Amino acid sequence: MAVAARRERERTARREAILDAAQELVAAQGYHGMRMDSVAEAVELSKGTLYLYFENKDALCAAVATRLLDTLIPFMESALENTSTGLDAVHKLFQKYSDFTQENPHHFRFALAWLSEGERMDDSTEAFQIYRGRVGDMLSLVVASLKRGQADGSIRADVDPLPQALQLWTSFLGVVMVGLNREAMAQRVPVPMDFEQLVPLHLDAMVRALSSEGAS
Amino acid sequence: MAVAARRERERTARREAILDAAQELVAAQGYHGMRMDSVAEAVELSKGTLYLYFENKDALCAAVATRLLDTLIPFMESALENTSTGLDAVHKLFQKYSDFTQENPHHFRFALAWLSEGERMDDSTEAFQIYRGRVGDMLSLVVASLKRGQADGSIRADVDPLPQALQLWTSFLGVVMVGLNREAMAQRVPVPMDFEQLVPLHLDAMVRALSSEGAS
DNA sequence: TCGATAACTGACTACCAGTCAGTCACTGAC
DNA sequence: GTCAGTGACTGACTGGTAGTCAGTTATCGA
Repeated sequence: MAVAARRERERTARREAILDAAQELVAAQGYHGMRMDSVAEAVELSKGTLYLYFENKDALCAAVATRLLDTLIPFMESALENTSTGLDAVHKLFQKYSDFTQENPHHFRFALAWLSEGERMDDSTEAFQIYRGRVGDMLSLVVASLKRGQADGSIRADVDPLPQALQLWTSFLGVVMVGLNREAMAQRVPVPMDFEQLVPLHLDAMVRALSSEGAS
Repeated sequence: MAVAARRERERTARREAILDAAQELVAAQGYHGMRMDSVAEAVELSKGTLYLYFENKDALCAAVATRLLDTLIPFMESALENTSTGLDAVHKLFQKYSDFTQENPHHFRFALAWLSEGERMDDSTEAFQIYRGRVGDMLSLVVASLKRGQADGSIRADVDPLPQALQLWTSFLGVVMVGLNREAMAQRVPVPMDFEQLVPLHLDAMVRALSSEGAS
């Protein structure tokens, strides 16, 4: 009996070790650059063993991303303290989100890959269901702040919180996607541009769009 | 002499045939799903021959995307007719862009792949330089309309046209990225949502943010 | 002591972008 | 007419990577 418990602990520890290695490699090489062989080597296991812990590469990455979202969500929640209005809260939530993507660009790239080329990613695994749930939790923070803003009058009354939260999130994704690759983007986009400005500019636009002041 | 001219014509025709095949396959299978072997088979050439016309897969895809942008730009320009104000023009430009992505989702996926995982894409080829130029032309339309809007008073005077055009474009990319995969997204994003609403909602937010009415 | 079980291994398959030595067909000079 | 030169084309091959699976090893309980 105690044996089973110990085995369970060992299994969990090994799983965490794999996640640590995968996370580090994704951080260094990006989602596509991360190789299952490299993960195996890093944890001193054979590649086959990885597949005893994760169904496939995508599931492993989803598990890494889930662990990161477990950090992001409390981080975003901390932004809600000392907010004067719901509108202010929305602004600060996304500010935190932006900070997080700067610290964890690899996580963001994974999320993007999932959203943009999802057809090629196997999201039928349990790991993905859990990940999906976390994304929902994150979006709920935005929805709640939008409602709060409508209650305190800082956000237009005709805003529909759920669709608007998705609009905020998805548009933000696009901006951060480009801002994240700003070094490469400077050569890539054929216009002179300081990409540092982009996120603040977008947040400002979002606040203006939501604000009850000057509403039609 | 005439031989050289004929050879040149034949070469161009073959190049176009390859582009046609590649475009169709990218449309059907997506950027990642398109196989160089499939393109070769479709044009009844060996794979090696493709590499006499295009440096690599990415360059071929960039050439496909360039051809599509050659269609998009006049299409967007046509939106400028019968626009009452610069603000209205910006709105209609993006509306056309949205329409185009619905018709040519594959092109958009390629652009996304380029922007989001650009490190892994070889964008040093000539085909990419040309593509970059087209993206710049497209953005110029937005910049010009923003300036027009400031001149006619429909857009806030404190908007900096070039950064704002990038903010509009990049945020739009995020929204369209999600909207494009709305079938998959319905299961993927853990909230009930009619993704058809998303683009109009975003355009509305952008117009509100740019509008000189109610400006602080 | 030994059969059962879980954990692990690594050589293997399948797949795909890109390469290159060699073939083929046409051309123009002689 | 011949034949060397040239450009177009070929397809078997390389290299790299995700995922598989038959077999090995270690540990456990009876």
